Amino acid sequence: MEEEIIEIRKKKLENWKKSGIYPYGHRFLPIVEIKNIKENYSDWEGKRAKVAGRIMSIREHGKTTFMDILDEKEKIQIYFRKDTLGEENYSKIDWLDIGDVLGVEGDVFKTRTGEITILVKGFVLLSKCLHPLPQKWFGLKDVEKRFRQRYLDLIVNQRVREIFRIRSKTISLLRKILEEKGFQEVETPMMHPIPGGALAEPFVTHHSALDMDLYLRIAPELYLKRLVVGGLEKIFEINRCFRNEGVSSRHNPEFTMMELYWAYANYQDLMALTEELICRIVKELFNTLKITYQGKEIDFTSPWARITFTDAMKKFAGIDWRKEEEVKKKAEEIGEKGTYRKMLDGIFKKKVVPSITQPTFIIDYPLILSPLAKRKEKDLTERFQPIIAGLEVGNAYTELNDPQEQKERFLMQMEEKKKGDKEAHPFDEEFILALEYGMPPVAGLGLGMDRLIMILTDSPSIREVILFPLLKPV
RNA sequence: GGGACGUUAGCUCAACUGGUAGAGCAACGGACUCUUAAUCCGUAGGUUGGGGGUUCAAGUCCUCCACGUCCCA
Repeated sequence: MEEEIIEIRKKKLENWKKSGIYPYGHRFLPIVEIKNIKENYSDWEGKRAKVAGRIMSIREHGKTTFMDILDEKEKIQIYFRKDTLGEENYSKIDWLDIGDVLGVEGDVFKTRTGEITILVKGFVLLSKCLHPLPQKWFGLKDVEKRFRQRYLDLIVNQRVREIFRIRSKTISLLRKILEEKGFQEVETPMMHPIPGGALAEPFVTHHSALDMDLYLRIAPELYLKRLVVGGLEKIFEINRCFRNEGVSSRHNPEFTMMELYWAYANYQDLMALTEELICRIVKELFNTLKITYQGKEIDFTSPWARITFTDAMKKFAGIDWRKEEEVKKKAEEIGEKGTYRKMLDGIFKKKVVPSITQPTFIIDYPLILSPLAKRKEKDLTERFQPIIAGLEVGNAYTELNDPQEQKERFLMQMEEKKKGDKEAHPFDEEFILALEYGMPPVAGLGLGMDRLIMILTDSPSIREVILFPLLKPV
């Protein structure tokens, strides 16, 4: 039983203390990365190396012992000999367990079988592990445990470390490229008195001292546009947004979004930019533009396909979205209820988006779905969404900068709200005020970082790319 | 919110139509000075997610609950 194992390990902990060694160590620097030793063996052969990591396996062999220790990136074998360490030191190996964090100093060599190994000259316990570790051979598969105790997942499943390295690199590359193009990173409020910038239900919170309700932001859009009014021409923000919707393999209530605004540009410019950003990231990460997602090849090579919303609805849902009877009929067929806006949105998300695998821009969305986008024709806007592998990875448009028209659009949304659409966009007086001061023509892009990273890491669920996805407490 | 499926040793998994809960690894004791899924000998490990019920007998059937996965609204 686990409790018995813990008791035994605690006893070993006591043994360390009794022998005068505190089993939770302190500074152990400088150390060398195990990867460095492995990759540059010829430089290290016969030399003294100091490394630290977690014990992943122990193989006792009479008066010698082999262990594997794992640092952030790599594993290395270490070799204890009774004759090199002496009776007393060697006997302390008995108080080590799989899972302990160990500091080691010794000489680098290769075993008969060619394994790069450190012959231990001295070792120090840096932290005791009191619980049995999941078996490395089988890994940890229990999804619930993996997410609740993500540290175990990270210790045992090296692929998980890799996924989050790719996540980190993706965001840092994006930041680097945007900065290189002259975009400035800004931060805008996460707590909004009026939740705007997207069509979604917000989380509500409360400020005690001011006794006011606030909403966790569903998008930074309206604040970023205020900055454009203020004269900032190329800005971006990478941060969390929150939407009060169900969780699924594509939705987590908090997720990371990149939004950028580029003054004097339009949505055509943004399509080119989106393509460039994503292609450069893919190329930089994998040195190719073709990757596999869930068994399907995704080819990012430019130019990406473009299809209008109208054509896409015709092609994949078989309807003319302007004909209310057709929309109603289709909505009923797929079980989508609610207002006209809601039905349109539902049909698009269920029939069109999942049908598209290769990187594609869907362009020119209905006005009713896009309350903040500039009008293209009477009922269409200059808007596009990049769709990849059946996932909406972003949203972009030429921004509506006419305060009078924005006001009318908000009023349209109010009508939707009255009809029971919880996701309708609220009226934001202060945003209108900002527009009245004159917002330069500007185009804005939002990229869902989690979904993009799902595709880049071949992850079937958004939870695989978020370190601590939301789970109900047990 | 609804449906289907899942939850068995620390981990990964078995256990036929209800009939003594098992294996591998991990752990513990012993042997072994180049092993690497080390090997060999031996030992221990369980309120089968939780509550209630049916039955001579429940991991297995019924019911409620919790959590998760997938699908749907």
